[in-house]
Amino acid sequence: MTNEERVGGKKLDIVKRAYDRFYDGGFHATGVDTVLADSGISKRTLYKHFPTKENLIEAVLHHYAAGVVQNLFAPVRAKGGDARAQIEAFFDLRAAMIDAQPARGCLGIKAAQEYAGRHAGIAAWGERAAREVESQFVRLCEEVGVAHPADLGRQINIVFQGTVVLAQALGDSSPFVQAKQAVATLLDAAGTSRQA
Amino acid sequence: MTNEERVGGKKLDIVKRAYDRFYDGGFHATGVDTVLADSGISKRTLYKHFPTKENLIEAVLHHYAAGVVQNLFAPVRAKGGDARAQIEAFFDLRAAMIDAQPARGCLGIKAAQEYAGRHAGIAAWGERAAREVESQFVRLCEEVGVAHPADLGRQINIVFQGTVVLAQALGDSSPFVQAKQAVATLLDAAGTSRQA
DNA sequence: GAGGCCGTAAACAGATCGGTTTACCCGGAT
DNA sequence: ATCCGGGTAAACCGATCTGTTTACGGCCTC
Repeated sequence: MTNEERVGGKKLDIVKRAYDRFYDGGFHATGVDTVLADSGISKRTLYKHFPTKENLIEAVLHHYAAGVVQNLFAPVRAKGGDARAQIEAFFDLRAAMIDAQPARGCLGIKAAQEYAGRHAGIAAWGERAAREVESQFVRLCEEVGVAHPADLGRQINIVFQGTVVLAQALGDSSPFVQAKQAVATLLDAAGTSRQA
Repeated sequence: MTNEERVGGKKLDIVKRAYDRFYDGGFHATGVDTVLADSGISKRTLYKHFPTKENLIEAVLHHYAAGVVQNLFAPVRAKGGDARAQIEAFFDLRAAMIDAQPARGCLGIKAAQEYAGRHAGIAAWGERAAREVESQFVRLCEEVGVAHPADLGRQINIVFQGTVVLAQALGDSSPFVQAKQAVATLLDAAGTSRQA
C-alpha cells in the first residue's frame, strides 16, 4: 500500500462518514464533532485534509455526484432489456430501495437548499446532480428512439425529482407508483409501444 | 383596535418576518437575532409569543400552509375558465413568478428536509403542505372530469413538486415549460380535449 | 533502544447559538 | 404629577459551533 493510497483511504473514510451524517442530519445541523464521533479519527486529521467544513462538504458532494449519482442507473443497465424497460425498472428499483430504507432525498438538492445565496460552490452541486440525472434520462430516451428525447428526458427527470422529494416528505414509496404511471403515459404519448 | 388584535398584529408581524428570513436563509442557519434584526422588536417580545425557536418555526409553517399554500390556486381560479385551462395557467403563473423573483422551493419541504428525524412536529408540515397541494390538483382533475382524478391529481402534483425543486436548483424557470408539456400530455391521455 | 513522525484524544479559543434578565423608556389611566 | 404595564435595547448565561493547540502514544528507521 503506497502512502498516497493510505492517505486517500483515510480521506475517503472521512468523506464517507461525513456523507452519511450530513445526509441524515443536514449540513448546518451536523457539526464536525458529530461527523468524527466514534470514528477513531481526530479533528486535527480532518482539518489536515479539509481546511474548512465547507471544503469537507464539497468533497462529500463530489463523492455523491461522482459515486452515487453516476451509478444511479447501473443496476437497471446491468439487467439489460430495452431502454424503456430500464426506465420503468428504475422507478421500481427506487421504490424498493425506499421501502427498505427511509428516503433521504437528493443530497445535492439538500445542499442547494441550505447554501443557496450563502456558498455558491456548495449550492452549485444541486444543479450538477440534477443535470447529471437529467442527462441519463435523456440518453435512455434517445435509446428508446422518441422524437424529442431531450424534452422527454427532462420531463421524466421532473417526475423523478418530484417523486424523490414527495417520497421523503410523505415517508413512504407510494409516489413511485403514480410516477411510474405518469412516465409510462409520457413514453406512450412519445410514440413508443409498451412491452409486457 | 382591541388588545387581542394588537397582540395578534405584532405576533403576525414576527411570523411574517421570520417567514422571509427562514425562507431565504434556512431554519438552522438563521438565528433568532437575524429574524429580529432591524425590526424594532426585542427578543423578549419574541419569546413572550413563542417560547422556543421551534415554536416560532411551527407558527411560520402554519402561516405558510394556511396562507400561501391554500391560496396557491386563487389567481387562476379567479380568472375562471375550465379546470384544465386553470391547471395549465397555474404552471404559467408559477413560471412567471419565478422569472420575477428567484425560486425558493417549498418551505414545508425545506422544513421536512432540515428537521426529519429531529423534530417531528416541524417535519410533519412538509407532508401537510404536499398533501394540501395534491388535494387541490385532485379537485381540479375532478372538475376536468377524468376517469381517475385522484391518480391524475397525484401525478400532476409529482410533476409540480419536481418542477419547483428543479427551478430552484437550476436557478431559472425553464423546468416549467417541460412541466406544462408533461401535464398536457397526462391530461390528454386521461381523455380530455385540449382547448386553445 | 533512541529519535522522529503521524495520529489520537482532549483542552482550548473565539464566535455564535438559543434563551433570560436587567435597565430604561414611553403612553395611558388615575 | 404619578404610577404602572408593556415594550425596546442590551448585557448576560451556558451550550455549541468551527478551528487550533497541546500532550501523549505507538510505529518505523537507524
